[in-house]
Amino acid sequence: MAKRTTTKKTARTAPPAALGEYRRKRDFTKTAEPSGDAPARGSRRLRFVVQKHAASALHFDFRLEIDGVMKSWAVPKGPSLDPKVKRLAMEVEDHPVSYNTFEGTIPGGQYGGGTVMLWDRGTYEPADGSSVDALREGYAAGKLDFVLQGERLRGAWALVRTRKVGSRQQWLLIKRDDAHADREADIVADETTSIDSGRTMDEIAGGARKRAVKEPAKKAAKKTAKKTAVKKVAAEEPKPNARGVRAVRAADRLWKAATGMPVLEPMYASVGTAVPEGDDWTFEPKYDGVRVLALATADAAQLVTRNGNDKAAQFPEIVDALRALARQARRALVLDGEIVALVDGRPARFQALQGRMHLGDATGIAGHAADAPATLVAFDLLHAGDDSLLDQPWTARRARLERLLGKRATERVQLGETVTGDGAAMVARARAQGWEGVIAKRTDAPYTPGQRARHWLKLKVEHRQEFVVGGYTEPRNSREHIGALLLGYYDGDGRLVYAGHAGGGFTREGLRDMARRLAPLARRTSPFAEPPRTNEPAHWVRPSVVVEIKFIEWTEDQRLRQPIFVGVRDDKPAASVRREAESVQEVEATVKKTAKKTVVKGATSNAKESVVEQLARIEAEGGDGVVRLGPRTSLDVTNLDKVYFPDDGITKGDVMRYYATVAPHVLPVLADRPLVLRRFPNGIGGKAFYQHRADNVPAGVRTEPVDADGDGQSVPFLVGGDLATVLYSVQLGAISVDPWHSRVGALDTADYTILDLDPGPKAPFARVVDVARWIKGELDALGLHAALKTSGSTGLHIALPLPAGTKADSALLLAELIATRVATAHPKEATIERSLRARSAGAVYVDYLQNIPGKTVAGAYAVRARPRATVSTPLAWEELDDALDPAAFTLRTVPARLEQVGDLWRAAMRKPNPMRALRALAPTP
DNA sequence: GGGTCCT
DNA sequence: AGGACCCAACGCTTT
DNA sequence: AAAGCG
Repeated sequence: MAKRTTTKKTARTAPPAALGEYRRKRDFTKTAEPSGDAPARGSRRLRFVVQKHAASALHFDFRLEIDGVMKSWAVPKGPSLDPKVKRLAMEVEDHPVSYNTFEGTIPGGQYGGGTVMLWDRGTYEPADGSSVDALREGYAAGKLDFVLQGERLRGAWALVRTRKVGSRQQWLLIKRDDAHADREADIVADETTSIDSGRTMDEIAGGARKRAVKEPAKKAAKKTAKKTAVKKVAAEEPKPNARGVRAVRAADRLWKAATGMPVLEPMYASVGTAVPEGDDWTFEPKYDGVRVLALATADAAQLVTRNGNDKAAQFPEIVDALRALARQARRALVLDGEIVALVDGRPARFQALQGRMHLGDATGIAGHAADAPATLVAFDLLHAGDDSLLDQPWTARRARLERLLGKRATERVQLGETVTGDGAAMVARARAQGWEGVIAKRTDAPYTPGQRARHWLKLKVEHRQEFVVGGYTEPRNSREHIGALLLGYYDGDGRLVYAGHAGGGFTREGLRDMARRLAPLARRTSPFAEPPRTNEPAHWVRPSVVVEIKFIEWTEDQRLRQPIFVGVRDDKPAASVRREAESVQEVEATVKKTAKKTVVKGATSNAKESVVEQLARIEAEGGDGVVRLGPRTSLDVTNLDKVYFPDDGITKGDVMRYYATVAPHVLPVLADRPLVLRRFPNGIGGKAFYQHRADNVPAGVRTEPVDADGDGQSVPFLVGGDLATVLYSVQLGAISVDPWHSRVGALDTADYTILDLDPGPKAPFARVVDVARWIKGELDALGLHAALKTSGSTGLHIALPLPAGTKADSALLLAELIATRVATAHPKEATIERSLRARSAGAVYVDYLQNIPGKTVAGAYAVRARPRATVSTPLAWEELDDALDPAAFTLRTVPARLEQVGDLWRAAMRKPNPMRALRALAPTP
């Protein structure tokens, strides 16, 4: 019976959001409650620093105290290669105690301060309670009154926050590690209940919820552990955004508790072709809403959709009404019904509800519940208390339902209408009232959950009416003559109102015929009162051709939904075409599927067609298709004709073809490297966003789990090396390819270190060239070599290949060292200052910080999201002269250049820099 | 752009 | 097949 | 705590 599998749901809900939640600064900072326990202001002595990257990046703001010995250093502003700082950093890193337990004070001053205590995972074990006890003691002794913000402390770190409410103190442990979520709940429970009784778990949970931090569901479960089964379920009622398996389980339990039955699926109707006759059929409106089984007790209610999801959270007003109903009836109830939105007391269409279906936030839900409350129209009763009515005939169930709801129906829970016998009349009403259709039910049939029985028939009402053709759109690519007809009708004032466009339903001959009809009617201006915006260029015609269109319904914005061309009506004058408020053509079951796939003319895919040729063909044929990349790999691509570079008309297809063309050179640059995507789904003029995680990628596209911050939490990243992967990233809207400096398998090492030379707004490119030359001079003096390329934007990139196994920290350090040297030697022209306002507009920013692990720089041969589709192009050092124009290297020119000059990047990066020269640079501890 | 969850 | 919605980074610095 | 930066 219940065929739903839970495995699917599990998969869907598997990745918990908790980690992400804690990462989000907003979520975390919301927990701050500055009143009452705000630390005293004023400067405090700093006793420790914990910033995960502080040591490696060699940036300290604080003074340090290690093992009681004060080591007071401050990071100088600006160039920070102070040897003292470096030495201290190493001391911290090497110090065995330093990663154990710290205690310290945040520096005071403008932003306040406080005392902190942190654990790493090793000391976080609550086995002996030492950590928690120590914290509690520290707090009690007044040593600890504030907890360090945890954004920087990831993975292994537990974070403890304390606050004071009245005379009581609260402890909240936030664990960033999902594996410990359970323990977190336990600890919170222990702490909160052991300190100063009087405040219960759920009060605290409630307070926490207010802060928008998602609480582990366990907490809620705890408080009701001793209550009845039903009540427990009620307490576990999923959070507004909880879905999937949890909802199913909760609903299942409620169902069982209420009915003792394990089954949880509605009965379905099959499609009916004719209106059945006879007194053993009853007819009900087919409501346009959300089908749910409603499980109600006096304490709780669930609204289970066909997919087994609980929508109780989205429709609190119905839940309340159901609970009241169950209370009055003094029994648990299971109803079958449809959630509909009532407008003026009449069921509105599905769209009115759609916005509520997925809402997660409480205020949004409350707003809807208040402004546009929904109603459950109940049309069947499956269980009442201990009685299962499933086996009873519809008549008996209906009688019971009417007894139950007759006097208790409310605005929120209503009795569905039913008419036994006269189906034709009901269908007529359906047309008149614009229902979606009619459900016919055998009056003697039992309720068979999960089955699409012939006892229930769905009688659809079809909309059909004439419209005037006011124009047509251009066909896309291989389609001939006409894309779609632009349809309208006359309103009361004689204005032609646009109603939508219909492209389906034509045969090829039909299109040609229509084109012939329309050709002599061409006019230059739109005949519509308000010219519609069309996807394709429009051609206007005098409104005289009348066509018959069938469609599903009118959308809310008064357009045709799924309109299909049926035929030309020569018998009707155009001027008489009005909107037929309730379309009433006789139901004809003779609608043949006429929507035709666009026919590809000319080229067909053949085995020898290159990837570039395939892409060109697909783009010409409409933009969507499948690229075959090898005997076993293919990739779905869409919208290849979408313009990504509006000024130059360069399309997504162009970008893909470029990468396919230069694949032999660009793929090695990316091989084995995690990729960071910056996606421009609407071209370079549109909004962009970054993406790291890449799950659910198509076959042939490589991903690898990447533990980006070494905390044991891996996330799948796209990994370069295959053409499929690059093309897929472009398919997603990525334009450049941005590889890590590390390869999977050795993410803590870097293969190269890179300096990004970025001219300030007033710095001419020639100055970038100067800075690059100076750097080249430094490198020569140090016995180092590097590869040079344009950034593809306004600057240059200089990359130093490194010996295998070079630690990322060292790579960063090396870049910092070189950057600092040139910035020190040429302070007017070069700066390493990251803050924009601290940089002079005429200086070149020498950015070495992109060497921090996980950061990226556009790879060699990457197209950049810049006008002209410029390409990050490898250069010979000899090309570095004042006449160099980085804008000359574009998606259009680089392939030819590659032919001419060869792969300069591969040549320059092949040999790593000598270890000797690098060692000579290492700071002396 | 893609997945989900409704129709 | 269509529509609405949601999601798609991060580490570091400065104020 | 919030904003700036790449």
